[in-house]
Amino acid sequence: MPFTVATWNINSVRLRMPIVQRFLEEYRPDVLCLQETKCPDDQFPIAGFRKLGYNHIAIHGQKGYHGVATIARRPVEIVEKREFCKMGDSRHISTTVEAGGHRLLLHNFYVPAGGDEPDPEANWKFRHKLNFLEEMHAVRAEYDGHSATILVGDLNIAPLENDVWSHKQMLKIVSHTPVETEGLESVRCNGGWADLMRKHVPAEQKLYTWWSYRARDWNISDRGRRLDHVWSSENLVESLSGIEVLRDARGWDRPSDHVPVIARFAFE
DNA sequence: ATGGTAGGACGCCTA
Repeated sequence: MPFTVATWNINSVRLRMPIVQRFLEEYRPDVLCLQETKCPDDQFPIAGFRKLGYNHIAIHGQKGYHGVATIARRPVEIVEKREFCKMGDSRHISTTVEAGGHRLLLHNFYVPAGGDEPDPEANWKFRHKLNFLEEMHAVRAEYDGHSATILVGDLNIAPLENDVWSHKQMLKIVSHTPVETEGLESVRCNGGWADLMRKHVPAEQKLYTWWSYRARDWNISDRGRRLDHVWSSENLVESLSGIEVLRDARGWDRPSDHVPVIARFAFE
C-alpha cells in the first residue's frame, strides 16, 4: 500500500491557493503539511481544499504570522497543538493517521527563523530559536509493531555541508551556524529520528528546498538551502520508497520561497 | 560591505 506525505512552507496559504491547487492536482499526496499559513483559523480556505478531495484539515493558525496546517484525503485526528517557549506562537500541530496498517503520529513544525545576528545575547530571536530546539528534544520518534512517528516541516536549519550552496561562506549565517546545525542534529539523533531525505539523497550531493526571494535569478545563482525536512522513526526507513524535492515549484507563478518535499512509503 | 524581494496589515515587522 502506497502512502505519501508532503511538507511545504507556503508563505500565506490564502495567497498561494492557485499553486497549492496545482500541486495537489498533479501530485495527490495523501497528506500535505503546510507551514507559514499566515491565516487565522476562521479564515482558512477550507472550501478550496474540500473541492480537491482534501476533506480532513487540522489547523493551528494565528493572525499575520506563522501557522501550520495538516491537510489530508483520509481522516486525521488532532493530538496536540504544542506551545514552545511560552510564546503563544502557532508553530506545531500533531495528528494521527492510518496508513498501511500503521497508526502514524505526524508532527508538523515551523521552527523560528532566528533573525539575522547569530548571537543569542544580542538577538532575542536567535536565543528563541536555540531555546525552541532545546524544547524539541522532548519530541521523540516513538514506535512499536503497529505504530510509527513522522516529523516534517520548515526547521529553518540546513544541518549538513551540502545542505547549503557554500558551507564555508554560510558558517556565520543564521540557519547554518555550528550551534544550530549541532543543535538540530542533537534533537534528531537523541530523539531517535532518521533523516529520510538523506536516506534517499547521499550527503555528498547538494540538496536544497529553499531559495531566497532576493536573488536576481534564484535558478542561475542557485544559492539554496535545505531548510525543510522529513524525519521518521527507524521502523519506517525500510518502507521509504522515495523522496521528491519539487525544485520546479520555485519557478511557478507567484511562488513560495520554499518548495514541496514529498516522501513516499510502500507498506506491505 | 551591502542590498536585494515578499507577505500581512497599513507604517513596520518578519522572513
